[in-house]
Amino acid sequence: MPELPEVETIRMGLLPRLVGHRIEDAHVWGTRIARAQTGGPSALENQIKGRRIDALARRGKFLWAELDSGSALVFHLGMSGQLRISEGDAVPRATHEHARMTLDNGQSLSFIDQRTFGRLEVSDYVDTPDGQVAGWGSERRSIPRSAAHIGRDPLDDAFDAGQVVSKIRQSRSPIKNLLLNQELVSGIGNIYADEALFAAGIHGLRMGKNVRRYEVEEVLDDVAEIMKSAIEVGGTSFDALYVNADGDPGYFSRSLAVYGLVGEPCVRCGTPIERVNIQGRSHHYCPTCQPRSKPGTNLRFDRLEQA
DNA sequence: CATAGAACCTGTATGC
DNA sequence: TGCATACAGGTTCTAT
Repeated sequence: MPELPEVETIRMGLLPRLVGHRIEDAHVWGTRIARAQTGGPSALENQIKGRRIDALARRGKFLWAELDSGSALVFHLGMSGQLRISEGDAVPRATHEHARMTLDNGQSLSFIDQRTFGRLEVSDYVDTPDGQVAGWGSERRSIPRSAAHIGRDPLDDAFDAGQVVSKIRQSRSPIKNLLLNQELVSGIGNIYADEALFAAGIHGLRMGKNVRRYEVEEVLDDVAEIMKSAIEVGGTSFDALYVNADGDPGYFSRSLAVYGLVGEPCVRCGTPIERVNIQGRSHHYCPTCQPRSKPGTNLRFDRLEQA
């Protein structure tokens, strides 16, 4: 569920509570959320207990705490994961609470996840191939091994848009899927992919190689701008499943143009928004503003552009 | 290799 | 009211 803006909102909320503090105790109840951890929940507990958190960093939807042991505690929230701060350790275990850490400042950090697609893992580091810092909040030129397979996100200073554009234009997959492919460009999920495709006037089913270079550049610019705006208002909440570290929702849903708005009039032209399934995920789009064909090959679209 | 589809979970909304 | 189906902010494994 959380995409880059939501994960970044959580990171900012956690920053002053975690960085510089020591994890005094840790409990990992969930087996499934520790599935990537060699040795399972108990190994996870042992490797974080007593460690100080030196930094809290993010690339795409991956978040990690840099520990004084020389390893990283990596979080991925999946579809329904939450990281919540509470006062003290006396609070009873919440529904779907799979892990809790108590800190030397008297606060607790809980990992709560209804669907358990999220995970926790202690990982070592590998050098970044480009020699740049790993992502926001990190000063290291190395990234946790378990997050090293994803590409840089559009808000990263070292994001190479030209390379992403080239790769997208070599693929026969629908552009919507390419935007969701975290190895190509990370941080984009179903909401922001659809919003950016609408902003750029591109139908999500168009094959990557059939999208013009300037259009791909446009959609990458748009997704970065939309994500920045979303971060400013704390991300997108539809319900209690996404909240920040203090349990508060974000307000970007008020700014959405297409996501979840099937049947509503397009904000640009009034045509009802439609939805189509693209490889198992819903794609929301305006059939008028986002034609299926390339610019220059569709008379109706060209007339609209000239108007 | 690139691409498509299934699998992994729990909960809610909708229709019959 | 019960039951069946569809769908949900994601990733990863398997099959072609």
